[in-house]
Amino acid sequence: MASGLSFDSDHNTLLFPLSTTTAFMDNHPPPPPPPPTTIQFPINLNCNRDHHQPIDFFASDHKSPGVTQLDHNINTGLHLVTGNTSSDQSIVDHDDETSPNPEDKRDKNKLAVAKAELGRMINENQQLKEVLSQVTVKYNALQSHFATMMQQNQANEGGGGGEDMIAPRSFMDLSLGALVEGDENSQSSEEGRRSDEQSRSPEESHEQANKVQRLNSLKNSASNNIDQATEATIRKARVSVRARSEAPTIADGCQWRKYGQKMAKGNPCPRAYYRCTMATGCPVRKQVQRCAEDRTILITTYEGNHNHPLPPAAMALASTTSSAARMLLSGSMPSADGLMNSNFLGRTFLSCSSSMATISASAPFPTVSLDLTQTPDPLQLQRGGAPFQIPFMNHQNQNFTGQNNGLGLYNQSKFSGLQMSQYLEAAAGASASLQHGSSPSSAALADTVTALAADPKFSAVLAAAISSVLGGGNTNNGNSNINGSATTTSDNSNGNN
DNA sequence: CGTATTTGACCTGCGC
DNA sequence: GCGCAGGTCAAATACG
Repeated sequence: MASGLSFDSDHNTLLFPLSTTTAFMDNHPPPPPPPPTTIQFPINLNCNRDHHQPIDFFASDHKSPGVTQLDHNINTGLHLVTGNTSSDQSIVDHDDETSPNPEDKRDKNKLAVAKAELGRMINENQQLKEVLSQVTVKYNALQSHFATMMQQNQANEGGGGGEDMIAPRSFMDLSLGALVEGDENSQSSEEGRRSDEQSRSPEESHEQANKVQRLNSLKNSASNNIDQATEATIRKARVSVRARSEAPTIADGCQWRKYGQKMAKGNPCPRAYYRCTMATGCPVRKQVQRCAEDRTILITTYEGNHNHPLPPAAMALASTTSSAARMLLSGSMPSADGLMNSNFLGRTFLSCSSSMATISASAPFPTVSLDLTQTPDPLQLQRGGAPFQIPFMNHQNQNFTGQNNGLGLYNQSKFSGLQMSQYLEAAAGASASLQHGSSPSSAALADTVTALAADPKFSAVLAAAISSVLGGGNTNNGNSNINGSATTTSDNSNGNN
């Protein structure tokens, strides 16, 4: 039998990579089932015991000669040697027995095993990539499905008012890369989603298909309550970000292609038009223009929802865009040009003396403005003060109307108030340094703000904080309970309010 | 040579 | 209906 050949002392070294690989595979999703091995591990164990000193299973030095024995024994003990290795093993062992030159045969055997091992590792890598991709897809799908179902439950409990019906769509927009685009994009996105569903394994596809059917029916019922005009307005909702930057654009995590430039009235600086190129057909566009009063300030206006997965930084802005749309289109929106209502976001953000936030419905399109160029009051940033006092600006009519953002309600669980505080304290630190004369140059603050604005993590945290506050502020729909792990930032925010 | 940018023309909506 | 302004298209051009 070939197993007898494995007694050769060289065999131990040959098995070493095999045990490593099989152990690795054991920690990952299952590879294709290997053919049964013909190697009997107990024989190897006996071999080691017969020809070597006692094995130290707790040896820490894995480079020592005894390690080979250790790994060999571990391998056999776990019965993890795979079939393709057995074939290699058989050849190797046979060669070892018949080789006139043990040295050459040993090298050849090592080379052959290494090649086989490399090939198998490549396969494993590909398999793992596929598994990871599938897990990611399923996670995103389940995330949105769960939230949608929760929203549906709330809608059923609350009578399915207009605001309640908007929220689920908001979530779908953001969590699935803005599947709901309003017009033609909506359909194409849904088709793309179905395509994704079909690309899964049969059992997964069947299960997911059932979910999709149920959820589509839910979403369709919700969609019936939103007329086309509202959809068009949602699509047109914008988010304007002001930040000091010398760069032509701010780093927002997306890829953009410039498609036009115009001289806007009342501003000597041209306005550049960009569209998202991260996915074909993505409807998101942005306008970039420098402020007429301060040309170091870059005003970036985003419009639309992405129809593709987003990196965290881009997700932040997408979230804010959708949040703006929903807020401005909520039932309290007709109070345009009025003062802030009891919305938590307004009470919280606008409690900043610097007042750096605006959501305006009086503009041609509803617009949320985030001003990262102003310095928040460090006193307001201290712990114990109002949470999430994000620097916002107020350059247009104040029209805060609360409508939460479904995704934010979920994502808020991923970000802590501490995270936001860290960023805010960074900005506050820069502000303090300026106020104390340690760095009189405004460039210091500008650099800080620019760096924060360009930091994907900051963008994500910012969006999460916004979403958190938005979600926490609307207590009517009860979305604050959508998080499984309830004690999240939003809860804390609400509590502090 | 493929891709991104520039830029003038064109389209659309709105106010008069 | 006309003019204006914002927004988009697409050919020309620049760039790597």
